[in-house]
Amino acid sequence: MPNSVRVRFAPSPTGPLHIGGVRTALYNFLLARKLGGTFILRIEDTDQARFVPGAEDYILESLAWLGISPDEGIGIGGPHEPYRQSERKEIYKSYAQKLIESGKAYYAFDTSEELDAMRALFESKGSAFQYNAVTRVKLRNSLALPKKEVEQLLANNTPYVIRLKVPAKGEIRFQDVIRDWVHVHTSSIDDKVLMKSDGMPTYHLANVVDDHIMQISHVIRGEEWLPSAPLHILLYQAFGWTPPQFAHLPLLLKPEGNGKLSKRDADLGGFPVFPLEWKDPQTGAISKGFKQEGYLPEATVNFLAFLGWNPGTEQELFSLKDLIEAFSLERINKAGAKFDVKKAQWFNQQYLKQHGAKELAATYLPSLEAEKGEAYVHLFLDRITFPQDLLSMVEDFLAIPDSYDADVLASKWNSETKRALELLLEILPSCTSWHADDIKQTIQQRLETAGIKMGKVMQLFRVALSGKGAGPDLMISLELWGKDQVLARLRQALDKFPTLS
RNA sequence: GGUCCGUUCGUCUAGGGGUUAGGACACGUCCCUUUCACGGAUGAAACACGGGUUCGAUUCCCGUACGGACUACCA
Repeated sequence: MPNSVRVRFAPSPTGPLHIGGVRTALYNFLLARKLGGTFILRIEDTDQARFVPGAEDYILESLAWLGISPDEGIGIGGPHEPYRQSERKEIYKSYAQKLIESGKAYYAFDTSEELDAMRALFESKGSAFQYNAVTRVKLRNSLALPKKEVEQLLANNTPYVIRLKVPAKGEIRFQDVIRDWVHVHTSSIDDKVLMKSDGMPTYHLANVVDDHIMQISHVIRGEEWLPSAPLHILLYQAFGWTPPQFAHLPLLLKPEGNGKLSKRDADLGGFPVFPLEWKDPQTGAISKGFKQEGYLPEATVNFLAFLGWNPGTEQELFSLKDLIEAFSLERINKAGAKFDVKKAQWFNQQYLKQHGAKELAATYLPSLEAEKGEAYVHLFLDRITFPQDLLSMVEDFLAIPDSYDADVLASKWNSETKRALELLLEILPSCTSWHADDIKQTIQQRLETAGIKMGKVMQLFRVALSGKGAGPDLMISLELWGKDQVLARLRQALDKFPTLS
């Protein structure tokens, strides 16, 4: 099956997985599932300096939480092990060597300091330094130095890097699935480092070699990679390989203003940009996670999927299964999408309501007996965004009021309503059945007999019992509080309400 | 600075040479409700600008503006 779809998500373990990365993983996963292909998880840990312990597990856990499960790679295994690039060091080395032998790449001995100095020099002259066809002849590399000297340097174990010999002239073109044809002149590409002096490959080499070896059919990645895509094409050409299809995804933008969504925006806006909570092992700083903030995985997936893609229909709610069904690369947008917390919350509400009261009660109100818990869920489900709101609502509901809504008091508290509340205090104990419907009937009848309109006193009654001018169904509230509690609260209110002159 | 990419309501977006430019979030109003929320209805709200091409351009082309990404021995 040489034409089968094989896609990969290839994050580097440098910290918590950014939500934009999660979306990239999602799209890769969706395409694979849609087309019956394989979704591979590969870890790009070729930067030893930026390695962060725990980051790889974090990636695994995040994907698992959202149901984006790889078919092959880290944590699963597969025909192309290992899937951690640091463990594939020798492979890249041999491929780099091939490029040296075929004259497509060369050794460069310039130190970082020398290059920094060179950049500073060019900058002072108002131009930008590029390691390319015109400058490389004057630099310390195997193309410019006499052969003997190069051999000497290598024999002395002088640190070196391997650079790609980018042709001076030519045009690179490739057809991006999302952006169509992209053209770039080789003159604007510099001789990128392929192998670093520590023996590790750079992203560019490792990614091309692995994608080829692992027979990746579609490279779906963020737009930030678009500028280096021509370089990758050049690499495929240097190896004589057929490049995969490229699809460069639009960026996730910050909610206010412009620019890439960053952790800073999250902290400022009080919303998460990471799937799971993350504690920085160095500083101990905690970054919020969607999960811990109360976002459901289905909501997170649905919200994320719609940032840059849409089905072309008016349906908004999509399960992972629905997404697989509807997904196509062609319907991905070109322009960046701003992250809208409000929309994310709306999705969460929608999915929250889809969960059964029994399940929500058991999960989020575990300290309550099942029947009671479910009753509370029914009472509050329409007014919460996050499941943990349930608990705070219940706590609030159960708390005896210590203050009363001043506005309602000012407009509704008078001798007539006072009489009504006192009457209620008399009526309530006579309720033989303490169920919402029966209580309502009793109250209705007795107030009517006394010539008092329900509408005139009910809000005040609510304030008397809860302290608040608004809230869930009052009769069901009464039932849940219980008769004794209601009477106690009513007495307290009558006692604490301001004296009428 | 250079290279590349982008631009439809405030936001996510549909659409695409002739449409009352559609939906969703948020917002306003109304209905439901003793209240709030939910729900329902409804309203306000957009084709960045300038040139072409065309009978006709928001749609195609070219510029301009604006925005963004990239520009490391990071990914």
